[in-house]
Amino acid sequence: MALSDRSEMAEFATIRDEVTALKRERTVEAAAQLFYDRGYEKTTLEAVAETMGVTKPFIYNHFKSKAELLADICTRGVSASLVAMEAALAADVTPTEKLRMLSRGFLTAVLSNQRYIAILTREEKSLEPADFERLSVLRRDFDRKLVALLQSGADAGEFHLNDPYVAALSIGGLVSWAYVWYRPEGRLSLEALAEEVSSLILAMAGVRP
Amino acid sequence: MALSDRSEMAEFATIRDEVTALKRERTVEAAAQLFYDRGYEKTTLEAVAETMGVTKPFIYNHFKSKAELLADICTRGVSASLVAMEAALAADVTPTEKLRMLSRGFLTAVLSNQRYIAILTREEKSLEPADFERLSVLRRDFDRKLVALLQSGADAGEFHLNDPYVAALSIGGLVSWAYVWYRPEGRLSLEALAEEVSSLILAMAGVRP
DNA sequence: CTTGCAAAATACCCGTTGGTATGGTTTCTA
DNA sequence: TAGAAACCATACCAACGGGTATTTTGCAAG
Repeated sequence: MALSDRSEMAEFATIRDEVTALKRERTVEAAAQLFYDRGYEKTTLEAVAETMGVTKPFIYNHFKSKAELLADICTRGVSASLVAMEAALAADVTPTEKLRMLSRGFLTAVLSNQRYIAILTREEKSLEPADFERLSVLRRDFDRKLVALLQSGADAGEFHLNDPYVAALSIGGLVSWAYVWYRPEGRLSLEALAEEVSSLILAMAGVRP
Repeated sequence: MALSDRSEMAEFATIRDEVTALKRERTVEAAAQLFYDRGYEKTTLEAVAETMGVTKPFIYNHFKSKAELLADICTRGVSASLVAMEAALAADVTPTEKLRMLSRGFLTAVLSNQRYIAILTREEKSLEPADFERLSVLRRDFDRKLVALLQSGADAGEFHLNDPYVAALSIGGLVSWAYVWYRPEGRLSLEALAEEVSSLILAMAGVRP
């Protein structure tokens, strides 16, 4: 009976967890939209609740504080970028092709998480110190891996770079900043932009055409 | 006597204006440091006053509101960038050399106004709408001029670019983002960094070595 | 020394907002 | 169907901070 109870509880708990996850997700989306439009400090939790048709205690049932909501939002952009990095590094291709994959995937990650990236960039001072530190580690990890990729391409004679560190930071900045100017309804599709930007980055790395 | 009074008054007023300007300058510096370290909304005017050894009404004697202080700070970064742009465009050299001058000058402007640029990027949502619009116009002006420069270099056969618009936004982002990672005490001097970054940008523009 | 004025300090106001105690309501278990 | 437990809304609080009215200080002129 204890076992039966546990399995029933587990199944029930799973459904409940899914509901909880859905509520968290909707809350994060609503908050991200407002944080993006108005800024974190200028957005009240009542405003977030209002756009969802609920009230403040609803949010506090799923997040222990406003800062935890922010941390959840900020984590998404960094994670998406790291996924793109891992995908590129895992491919069994030349450094040139890895850099091309990374450029496309990284830009796509940034632009399809535009709000989250913008909020991370603007509001990092409002993160709890522990969250800030955790995200900083992820960002440094990304930069380290990009430097290593550039170095391997230079060693292979495919890239021509004086300083892989500065090049890595430059590439990171070029792509990260895209959240500032990108408009989904703009002239170029996300795919066309990714193609264009990746060719700029390859040129910057000194890949001979 | 009326004339004598006026000249005396004028001279006196000049000195008073200088004193006033000095007080404004010190206030802006103190505020910028705190806005940069803690964020705009998390910084109280009392904290700003305290670092200057004065009290809140001192600030209100020279600025009508906290937002005016922010606008003053934000204007500095943009202005410095535009000065670098004008200097490069005014030179009587090839587009390649103009782009090199611009890259160096722009990066130098961003990094020697690091705090102001960071605050502009992070806190633009806290600007008064009129100030926000004014600064947006300046930024668009910068981008337009950069596109024109890239186009002229492509027309002259010096640059090899598919899309000068995307290239301009990429260059703008690459340099603007440098406020994130630059540390004055870092490995490279500002001059060495400017040299390195400008060569990356020229490579990106497709300048043949 | 006195007078007058500008500028800064003290003390204060009040709207806002993150967070919470309590009470009703729904939902799932037995 | 009874009952309980999770959940959410109403109502509330307390702190904080931008901005201001009033008092004090310091300085220059007569």
